Amino acid sequence: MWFKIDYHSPTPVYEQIKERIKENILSNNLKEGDFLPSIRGLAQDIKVNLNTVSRAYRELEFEGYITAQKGVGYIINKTNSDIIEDEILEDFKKIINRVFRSNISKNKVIKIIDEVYDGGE
Amino acid sequence: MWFKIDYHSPTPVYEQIKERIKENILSNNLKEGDFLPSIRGLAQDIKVNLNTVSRAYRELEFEGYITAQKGVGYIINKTNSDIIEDEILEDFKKIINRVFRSNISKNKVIKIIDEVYDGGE
Amino acid sequence: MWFKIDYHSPTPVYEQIKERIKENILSNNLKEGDFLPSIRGLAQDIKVNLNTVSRAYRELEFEGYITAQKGVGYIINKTNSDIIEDEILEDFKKIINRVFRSNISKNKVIKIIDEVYDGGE
Amino acid sequence: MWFKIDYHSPTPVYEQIKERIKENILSNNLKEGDFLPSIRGLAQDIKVNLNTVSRAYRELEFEGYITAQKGVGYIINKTNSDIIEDEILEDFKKIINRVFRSNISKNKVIKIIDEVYDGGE
DNA sequence: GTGGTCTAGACCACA
DNA sequence: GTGGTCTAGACCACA
Repeated sequence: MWFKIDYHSPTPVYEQIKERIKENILSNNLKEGDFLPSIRGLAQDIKVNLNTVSRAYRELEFEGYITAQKGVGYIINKTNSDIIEDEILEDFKKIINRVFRSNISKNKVIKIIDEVYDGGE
Repeated sequence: MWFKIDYHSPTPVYEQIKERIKENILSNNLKEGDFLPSIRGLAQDIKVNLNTVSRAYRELEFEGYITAQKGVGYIINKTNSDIIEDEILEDFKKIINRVFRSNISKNKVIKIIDEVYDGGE
Repeated sequence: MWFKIDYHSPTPVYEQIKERIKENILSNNLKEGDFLPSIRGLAQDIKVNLNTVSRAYRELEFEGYITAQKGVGYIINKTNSDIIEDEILEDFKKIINRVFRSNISKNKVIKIIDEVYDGGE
Repeated sequence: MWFKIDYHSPTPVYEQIKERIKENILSNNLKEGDFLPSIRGLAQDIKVNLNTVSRAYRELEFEGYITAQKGVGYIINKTNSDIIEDEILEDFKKIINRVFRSNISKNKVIKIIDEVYDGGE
């Protein structure tokens, strides 16, 4: 697993890591029982500090998404997808409201969605 | 002018203020020559410190959207709307990609957009 | 008398007015017994608020350069030019030091001075 | 790095900090890749508030002279010296004109420059 | 340890 | 009344 981090984003890096992992759980890319990459490994991969990954995992554990197994690693729990989905859609609603308030046409919005969902077709 | 600030958002308050004002410019709610609310007035309205509003205005001035007139107030400049629109759509694209990566169905997305754009209809 | 004011300068407008008047005294353009333009007139000329000119005159009076004559106007006093000259040269020294610290060559500096003093020659 | 701040100058302290740093870049005292002193460190050194230094650094970053690295510090960018030089000489021209308008002799001006550039020789 | 944001409050410049 | 600057101090994010 790896993914891109935006180091200049106002969203803290550990938040971005949590988001990516949740997305992978939601898309069933990470399933119950799967191992998360090791803290060290991921930190190296995405070039962030150990503490940053550590914090992301710790919080995911606290929120119930994963479980630490000492000396082994972090394992994906059985999770209620709806909660994650709600979280993401919550963020989506915020920005779609910003777009709406700005008087940007619905057409432009739909076009972008089509591009993302239906690719270059 | 008024708007809501989310004090618990990771987006800094001064950024949120900038966003709201840009939305108002884009939606033509704020037009060339209009006055922005006074720094202290807005600060009181949205219950933040004067310095926070001041920073937002100062940066908007630096970016060319408004002009300070000492002892008078801040005035909206003639601005190129396309730049603001691009900024907002950029943020929109980021999150729609997150939604897509999470395997959330296009239908759900469209439904939300319909709600926002077509209201309670 | 008239002169240009830089409204965007960090130097307050009333300070700029004081500076210009002192320059005119120093260059003997304003002599003992001469009248200063009326507060209203100057304010209109250089497009600033009455209070701003008023403050400049008040401070010049306090510093001994001019005297208010009720119902008549402000009159230039006999003044010790050396004090004004020192003031201006003080400012000059500050900036020449900045230029020096920046490693800008003496030649460039001299060239600018020649241009100002010897005009287009 | 250290330098003196004039707390009674009409030039805001954050502006003075920016000026000093630009001078150091121009004189090659601060080179690409060098670290600026930490915000808190410099604030303590020159006895101003952290926010004042922070604003100076933030603006320098906005203007492209330095780059913030969270948790690390501010780093000098590769910069176009000509722009800084022009800025400083612009200020120089303003005051040399004031000197000229005041009828202060060219000789006096040259003498000051010699002192600054050629030291006690 | 380093940067980033925010508050409460003070004082100044200008209209 | 409106903008501009600064301080002391607090709390957060990241290495």
